[in-house]
Formats: sequence, structure tokens, C-alpha cells
Amino acid sequence: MSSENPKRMLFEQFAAVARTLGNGHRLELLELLAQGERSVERLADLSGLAIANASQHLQNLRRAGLVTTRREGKRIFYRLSDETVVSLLGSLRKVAERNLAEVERVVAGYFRERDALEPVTRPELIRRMRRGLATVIDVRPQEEFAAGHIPGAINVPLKDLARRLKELPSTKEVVAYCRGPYCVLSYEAVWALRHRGFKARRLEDGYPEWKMAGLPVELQSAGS
Amino acid sequence: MSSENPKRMLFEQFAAVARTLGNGHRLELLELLAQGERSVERLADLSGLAIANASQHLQNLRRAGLVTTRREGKRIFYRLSDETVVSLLGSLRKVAERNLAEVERVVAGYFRERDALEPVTRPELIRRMRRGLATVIDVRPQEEFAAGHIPGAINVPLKDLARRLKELPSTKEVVAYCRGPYCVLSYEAVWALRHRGFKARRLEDGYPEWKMAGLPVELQSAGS
DNA sequence: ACATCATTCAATTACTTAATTGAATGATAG
DNA sequence: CTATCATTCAATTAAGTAATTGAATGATGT
Repeated sequence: MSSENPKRMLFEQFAAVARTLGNGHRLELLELLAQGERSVERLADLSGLAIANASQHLQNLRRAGLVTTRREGKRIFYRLSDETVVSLLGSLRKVAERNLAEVERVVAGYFRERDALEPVTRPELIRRMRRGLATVIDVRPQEEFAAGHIPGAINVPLKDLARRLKELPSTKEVVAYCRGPYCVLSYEAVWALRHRGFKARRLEDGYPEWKMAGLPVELQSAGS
Repeated sequence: MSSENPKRMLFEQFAAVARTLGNGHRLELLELLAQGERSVERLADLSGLAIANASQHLQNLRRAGLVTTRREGKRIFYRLSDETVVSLLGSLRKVAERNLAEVERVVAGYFRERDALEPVTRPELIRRMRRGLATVIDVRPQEEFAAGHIPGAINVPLKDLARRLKELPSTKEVVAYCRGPYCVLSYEAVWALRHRGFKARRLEDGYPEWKMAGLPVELQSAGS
């Protein structure tokens, strides 16, 4: 049915890209890739997919031009093609969020006290960092932190949080961030910190959005 | 398979929206709706779909929260839910354009001398209009013009262009616009005007993008 | 060259989606 | 309240997509 009408052909091409986004697992893979490049095995592991299945989804994404690959020895690393993909995902999220009552329900039900956590916006965080009013913690796993993070942030993976409370200021505000607006890590971190008497808030979105906004990033912190 | 993992549920919701965009006909319907609201019959007609088929696609779009409806007598009018939908479509186009060689090929092959037509950007057009350097013509059909257009534009539907050349200035530049970057009307208009000795250029995108950018629009021009 | 490991390919099965047809709704005009 | 018109619904058929399995590729280290 590939009509010769050029307009319809274009719509068909656009639709093919949208169709590729039309699968929860592929969206999850894209979100993982927004953190940085990853091998097939790693992605399969992180997303809970069988390797062959993950491989096929990744190939779909590649066919749609959303990701590209790089070989390194036996491994093949996938990464997002460019930043336009991140902004497409952002638009998709925004529309879904705004238009689907269902999304509202899931968000409200799971992310506890969403508004009570009073997220900090990106420009607000920048101002507060400049004035030394905020300690920024990156609660993602060490590996993701190493691949890029907000300059000056301290890496405190969520699972280490409880035993590293000493490192955090008890009066100054702590701002936690992770992978993006729907990443639970920072929610959990803020919740935990508050229950221990800290002043803690979340960054309203995460590292991919920071990087995408063209703000400076820092690589490879000197090891703990 | 609706897992109880909330993150996966969210991805599933987002994927549902993307899946809805994953069909050329539905994208075409959305593009038509970006011009303004339309009845089912009109949309079926414009898109060349059977009425029952168009109706079902429109209902899909509604389920995904992308469009809403309004009843008026026997007719039901569909329209886009909000501007976030236009920007989602824009992102989708941008990604597809950037990443799919196929799109490049279609565009290059069909839209003749694409670059040679030197499109005018939106801010540039605003400057030129202020200084009285450009006559702006809206080459969409009268009906679409009536539903909203760039203030000061003259409606010269493409099919009337040949017999209304007198109305256009032969020395001042004429800028034509229509429905968006992939709408052929303005391409055709510029091409025709140039071959008749006019100075003509296209606006790089169309009315939906203008409106979406929050710029002023004018309704219902008086007269013939 | 051989064994190993990461990834891809191919084939099967279960499931989803699109177009078409004709009947059913629901508002309006006579 | 009946006829008409726009739209939707329901059922069918054809086509496409996803998960799973096991075999095939292709790079590496011995």
C-alpha cells in the first residue's frame, strides 16, 4: 500500500517512527539509553527482557533511526541517535500526561505525595548551587554517574544512602536527582532523607534533561 | 500483561499514545485538524477514507486524548485537544526528517527545488511585514482561511491564483504560506508566481505553526 | 584452527490492528 | 412520529507485531 502520493509517503514514514515508539519495552530501552550508551546484554538485563527479544527491539529502534550502534570487541553498544530523540520522548510524555487520566492515576497512586516533595526546577537549582545553598546528590548507580553527571554533584546511589548520611549536611538543603521525571530513585531518596530529619527536595527532572538542555556535565568522578 | 510495576504502566500509557500516532491516515487526520475543527464527513472526504473508517480512526485519536469532539446538530466536530499535540507532531517530524534517509529522498524528489525557493523564516516575515516589504498571501482554500490566518494576509486559494495575479504587486515581494512545511500549496504557488515574473518566496512553515507560536491570528475576512 | 561469548537471524505461535460491510443510534425537519 | 442524515457500532477478513526457541554469525583469546 505504499501509495505514490508523496504526502502520504511522508506520513507513512512519520508513522513508522511513531509505531516504533508504540511499545512500552522500546520506550523503556530508550529511557535507559538516554542515560548513556549500553550493550545489548546490559539493556536486556536492565529492562528484564530476554536477550534475543531485547536485540530485536533494539534493531527496530535502529531501523527507525532512533538509535545507532558501535562495535567494541564482542559487544555492540547502542546509543540514541541525537538529542531530538530526547525531545520527542519529552513531547510524548507531555501529551500523554496532559491528556490521559490514566497516567494521572498511576502517577498519583505511586509517586507518593508528589506535590508535597516540592520539586526544584532546573534554573532554580542552578541559582541555589551558585549561592552555595544546596548540596546536590546523584542517586543513580555509580556506573551511570560515571558516564556523566551534574557538575559538583555527589554520587550517593540510593542503596548506599542509609549508610552515607554522615556525608550530607543536616541544615543545608539537599537536592536529589536521578534519571528523569518518572524515575523513582530520587522520590525514594527524598522521602528517606525527610524521615531522617534532613531538608531534602527533588530536581523536577533528571540527568538526561539536564544534558539535553545544553548545561555543563562532568565525567568520571575520582573514585571513592 | 498490564504489569503492576508502575513504571512499566506509565511506559505502556505513553506507548499507547505513540501507537495511535503510528498510522499514516491518523497523522494525516491530525494534520487536517491542525488547521481547525472539522466534521467526520469532511475529514473522511479530505483524507480519502471511507466514512466508517475515518470515524474509527478519529475515535482512536480521541481515546488517546489527542482530539476532542463537539456535537452541533447532526454533525460531530473533531479538533485537537491542545497545542501540545502540535508540538508532538513537530518533534516526530523533526526526528523522522533527521534520521530517515527515506524522508529526505521523498522530500527532495517531490518538492521541486526545495532550497532554491529560499523559504522565509517566521521572525523574518514579521520584520518584513512591519516594514511593508512583503505582501503575504494565504494559498489555502477559503474555508481554512476563514477559520484563522496570519493578520494582513490576503486569501488567494491556489486554484484561483492564475486569474487573480492583478491583485499582487509586481515589484514588492510576495510571501506565500499554507498548511505547514509539507504542504504543497505554497510550493506550487511560489513556483507559478516566479514563472510569471513575480518575486515570490514561501514561509518556511504554515498556519498551524504560526498559531502555535502564540502569534496573533485573524478570523473571518470580510467579503468575496 | 578451536572454543567461547555477545549478538543476530529464522521459524513458530499467540495476539493486535486495519479495512470493509451492513446494521444501529441519535438528532433534526417535515 | 416518521423519514432522513451524520455518525457510530459490530462482525468479518486480511495483515502485521511480539515473545520464544534454537541455530547461525562474527570477534576474541588460546
